[in-house]
Amino acid sequence: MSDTNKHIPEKFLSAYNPKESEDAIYKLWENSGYFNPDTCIEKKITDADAEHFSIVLPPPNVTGTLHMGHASMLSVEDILVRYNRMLGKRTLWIPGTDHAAIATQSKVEKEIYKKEKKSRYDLGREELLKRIGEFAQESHDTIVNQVKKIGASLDWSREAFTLDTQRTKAVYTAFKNMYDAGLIYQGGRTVNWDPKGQTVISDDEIVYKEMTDKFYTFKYGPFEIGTARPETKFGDKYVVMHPDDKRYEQYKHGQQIDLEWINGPITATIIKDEAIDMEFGTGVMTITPWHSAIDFEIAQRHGLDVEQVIDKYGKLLPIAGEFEGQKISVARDAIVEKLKEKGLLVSVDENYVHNVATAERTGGMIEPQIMKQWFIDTNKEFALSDSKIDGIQSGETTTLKKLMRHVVETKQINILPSRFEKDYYRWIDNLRPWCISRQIWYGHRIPVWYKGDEVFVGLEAPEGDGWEQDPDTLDTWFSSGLWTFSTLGWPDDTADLRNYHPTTVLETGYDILFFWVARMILMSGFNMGSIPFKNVYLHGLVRDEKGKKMSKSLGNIIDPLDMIEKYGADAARLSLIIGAAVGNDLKLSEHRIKGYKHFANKIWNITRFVLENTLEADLSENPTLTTEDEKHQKALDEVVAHITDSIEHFRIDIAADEVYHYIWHEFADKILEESKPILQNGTPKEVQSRQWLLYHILTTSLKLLHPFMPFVTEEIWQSLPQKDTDILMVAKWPRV
RNA sequence: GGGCGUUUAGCUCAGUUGGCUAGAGCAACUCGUUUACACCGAGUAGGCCGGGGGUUCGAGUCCCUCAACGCCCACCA
Repeated sequence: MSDTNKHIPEKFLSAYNPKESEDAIYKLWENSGYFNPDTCIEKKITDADAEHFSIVLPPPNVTGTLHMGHASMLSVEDILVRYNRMLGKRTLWIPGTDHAAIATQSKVEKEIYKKEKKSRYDLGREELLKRIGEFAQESHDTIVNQVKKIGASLDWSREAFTLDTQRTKAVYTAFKNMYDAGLIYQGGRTVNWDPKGQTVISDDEIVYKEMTDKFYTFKYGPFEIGTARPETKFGDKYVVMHPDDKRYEQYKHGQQIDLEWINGPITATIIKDEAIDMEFGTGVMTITPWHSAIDFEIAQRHGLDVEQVIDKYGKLLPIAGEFEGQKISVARDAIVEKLKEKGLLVSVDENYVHNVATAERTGGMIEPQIMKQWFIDTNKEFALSDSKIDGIQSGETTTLKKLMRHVVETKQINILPSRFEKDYYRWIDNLRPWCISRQIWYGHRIPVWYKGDEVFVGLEAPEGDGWEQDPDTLDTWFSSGLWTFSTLGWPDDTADLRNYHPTTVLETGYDILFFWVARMILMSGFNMGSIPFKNVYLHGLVRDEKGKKMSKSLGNIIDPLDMIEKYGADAARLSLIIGAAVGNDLKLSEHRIKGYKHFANKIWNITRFVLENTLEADLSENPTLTTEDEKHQKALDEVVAHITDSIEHFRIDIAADEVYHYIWHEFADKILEESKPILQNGTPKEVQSRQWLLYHILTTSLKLLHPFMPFVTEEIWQSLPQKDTDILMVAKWPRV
C-alpha cells in the first residue's frame, strides 16, 4: 500500500467483536423504520403493489424466557423475511406473545404456593389474575429483549398479545359466529378431568405415561373380571361380554344375576356388546360409565344408568359406603383387602404395564368425568359464506373436518416436509369434539351469560340485571387458532387483513402440528373463509450434542443468550441453521457455534483485505474484465442462482452452507490468494479489473450472507466507501 | 397395537429425479508466518454408505426383508 491519506476504518485492524456492535446495529434497523413495510413503501424501497410476503411469529408463551428452540425458529423466520424483503416484496413479520392460559396460571400458582403457601382459592379470582398479569408483563419484556438480541426483523409497531383488547374482540366474535352456526355447543359427555389442575383439558393435552401397576382379577358372581382400578368398581352393576362369545352363551342380554360385591349383595345385569375384546382377560368386564369414555358409549347404546363414583378432587362419593371421602390412591389397597377377605380376590398380577393418561401441564392423572362443557363440533354441517377456498363455493355446505382435509389435499396449503401430511389427516379422522372450556381463571372468559334458563352469547354482557357470565375460560388454543388474522385486525375490516392474509409461511415446530397448525386451518377456514397460510414449514427440535432433549433436569440446556454473549448472534444463528433440514431435529454443540464465530471474523478480515487494496481505486464504473476475472464473476452468478433457488425451496440449511462455503473456500482461499501477485505485479488493466472484481464479490457476498448473519454483514456494510444503499437490510438481493 | 423418522469418515451432517473414482465442517496428523485473518493457510490420513436379498448395463440413491436407535398416535377393561 502506498502512502496515502486514505485509511481503512480502524475497527478492521482488530478482530470482529460482535458484542461491541450488535445492539447498535439493531437500533439502526429499528430507527430506520424498515421493519415496517409501510415505511419501506413510503421511502420508495418497496413498490406499493409488490407481491406480499407475510409471517406471523408463533407467539412465545409468557411463561418465562426463550430457549434454543425459539432461537432456531426466529433464525429461520428472520432469514426468510430478510431474503424476501431484499427481493423487494412487501414484507411483514408480526411479533406477539401468547398468554398460554393453563401453562402460565399453573406456573404462577406454583410460585405463589412456594413463597406464600397460598392457593388460588385463598387469593381469589381478582388477586390471582392481577399476579398473573404482572408475571406475564415481566416475561413479555424479557422475551422481547431476547428476540431483539437474536436480530429478528419484526415490525414492533404491530405487536399483539393473545389476551389484549383487539384479540379478545376477535375471540368473542369467533365464538359467537361459531355458536350461531351451531358449531359451538354446550353438552354433557365424557371429558378429561385433571384433578390436580382442577380443570378439564382437551384430548390433545393428554400425555400417556407408561406405568407398571397391579392388575387384579375378582370374582363377580359366576364371572371373573379384571381391573387395575378397583376403586371405581362400587357402582358396577352391568357385566358386559361379546355376543359371539361361546363361553358365555348361556347368559342372555338383560338377564339379571344376584351376586356379592364390595359393600354387600347387588343385582347385576348382563349386557352383550361388540366393543368387548374376547381375547383380553376373561372376555368379561363390568362398566363404570361415569369414569370411562368407552363404558359411557356402551351405556348409551343400551340406555343404562350412569353414576358418579369419584368427585372432582379424586375422593370417593357416598356410593363407596365405608370408603366415602377417601382419596382413591389411599382407598385402593383397602378395597382390595376387603375383597380378599370376602374371598372375591382371584389373583394379582404385579407387573401390569399400561399407559396412563396424565395432564400435559400439571402431570395430574386424568380422571374421566361426565361434565357439562363447551365443545366445537367438527362434524356438523354448515354453509361457508364468502368462501375464498378453491373447490368450495360460497354458501356451500361443508364440515370443519372436510374443510381441514380439503385445503391440504388440494395443495392450497403446502406442508413441509410432506410426510407430516399423513399425521395431519390421521389426526383429523380421529378427532372427537374439541372441548374448549377450562375451569381456570387466566384466559378469555367465555362470552356467554345466563339468567335462569335464558342463555345469551355476545361480545358484551346483555342489558338488564341478573345476568351471570359463565365462570369458565377458553382453551388457549382457541385464541391462538385465530392468530394469522386476529393479528391483522380481524374482525375489523382492515387494510392489513386485505394486504397480508393469507400469510405466506407459517413456521413452527412439528410438535404443535395438531395443537396449533390444524386449529388455525379450522379457525381461518370458518371465520375467514380462507386458508391461514400457504406454506407450513415445520422445524425440528434442538437437542444437545448427544441427541438428548434439552431439559432442566438433565442440565444440558444451552442458553441462547449465553451463546450470543460468547460468540455473537450471527454465529448462534448459523449453528441453528446449517445441518437443520426441514423437519429434522438438530444436535447442537458449543464447538459448532464457535466455528461460526470464526466465520464471522473471516468475512471481517476479507473486508479488511479488500478495502486495503481498493482504497485508491475508482470502482464507480465497470472496467473491462480480464478473462480470468470474468470467469470468477460468472462463477459467482452461478452461486447466487443456486443459493436463491435453495431458499425458494425452503432449503435454507443448504443455502447457508453454500454461502459459507463460497465465501471461505472460494473467495478467501482461492480468489484472494491469487489476487496478491496480480495486485502487486499486474498491468494497470489487470489490477483495475481485479480491484473491481474483489469489491464486487465482497458486496455481493455481504448481500447473500445478510439474511443468515445480519449483524456482521450490516456492521461491515456501514463502513463500505461505496454502496448502492445506506442500509444493507434493504439492499436489493443480487439477481442473475 | 398402528404409523413415521434415522442409520454415510472419530463427531455433526450433505448427497434433489439411480451415473460417485462417495463429499463438507469439526476433530487428528505433517508442514507453513509470503499484502487480510492463528478466530489462519497448504497438505495427509480416515468410509464392506446398518445387515441380507432383489430390480438394473449401473444402487448411498429404487423394491423387499431384518436389526438398532428415536419420535408420534391409540378409551384393551
